[in-house]
Amino acid sequence: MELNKYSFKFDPNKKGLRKILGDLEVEIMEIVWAKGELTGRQVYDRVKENRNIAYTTVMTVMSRLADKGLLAKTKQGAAFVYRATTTRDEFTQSTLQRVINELVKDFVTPAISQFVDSVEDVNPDKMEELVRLIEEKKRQKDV
Amino acid sequence: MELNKYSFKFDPNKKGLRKILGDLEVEIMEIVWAKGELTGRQVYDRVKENRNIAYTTVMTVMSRLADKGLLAKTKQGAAFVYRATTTRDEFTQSTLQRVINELVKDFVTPAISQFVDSVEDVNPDKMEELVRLIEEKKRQKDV
DNA sequence: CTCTTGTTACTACAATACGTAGTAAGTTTT
DNA sequence: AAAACTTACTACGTATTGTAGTAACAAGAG
Repeated sequence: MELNKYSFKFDPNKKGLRKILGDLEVEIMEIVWAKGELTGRQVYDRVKENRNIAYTTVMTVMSRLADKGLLAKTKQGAAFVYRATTTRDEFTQSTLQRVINELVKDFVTPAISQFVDSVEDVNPDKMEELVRLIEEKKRQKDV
Repeated sequence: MELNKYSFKFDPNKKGLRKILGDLEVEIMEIVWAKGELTGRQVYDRVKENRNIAYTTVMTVMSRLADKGLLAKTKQGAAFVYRATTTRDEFTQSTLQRVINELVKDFVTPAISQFVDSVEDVNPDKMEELVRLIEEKKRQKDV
């Protein structure tokens, strides 16, 4: 699952996966993740339900997603059938891995302190989980 | 210290503050942070020591940094004197705050799990500090 | 087997960000 | 006033993403 080919930037001003991908890119990936295997035409029909857009626009972006390694395409008659190369969760996790590894690598001390603050401020309920995961990690190490 | 005006992207492929700012932008900010108050000319002379670059290039980027709110300029005779609006540490911290808050807001569970993994993988020595900070946070809450 | 429809590949333009730098206009200094 | 310096503005190259048109080609209709 090393889609480590593609490079991304994390945009804190956007929501969810839009922090990582463009708006239309996310829209397309969500459709593919939900449906499994689709042709460009099928993805286009879905996107078209919500707004006006050209077929070629959807196809251009799907090609770019394939270039990035997020979609794989297989010739099926005239058209390509697309599928995601990772699940949504795998994609999220591997993206977070790259972001957080870098955070810890380049800014350990302030990152740790900020992380504790952020969990407490943004999602205090999860503090317990954080503690639990650390305990677990320790136990793994002692074994 | 609300330089929250300026928007940035976090680029995991770059090193240190270059994850946040452009190469020349960082180069200039580092000089300003090191020296305190300087004119464009003084910054230019420093940058010029290492490589060939036009005076106006440095000035253009300094203007952009001022537009972003990272530098403040004060007229001093013919020229402007520039100074940073935050210390380097404040800048780092406030940037991390925005990145990590968003991480926790949009991806709590995977973010927590990844964070523990990353500290263990990238900087295991800091695990103790993480535990200590959580303890501290708890104590604060109990008071 | 040719015509119509569907699909892809290629090209292109807008916006944004950043590095780069030239020119013009205004300010100092001599 | 002339020379040196500073700023403001404009502009170009690259990259990313959304947008879409055109051309070429493939497939099925008749």
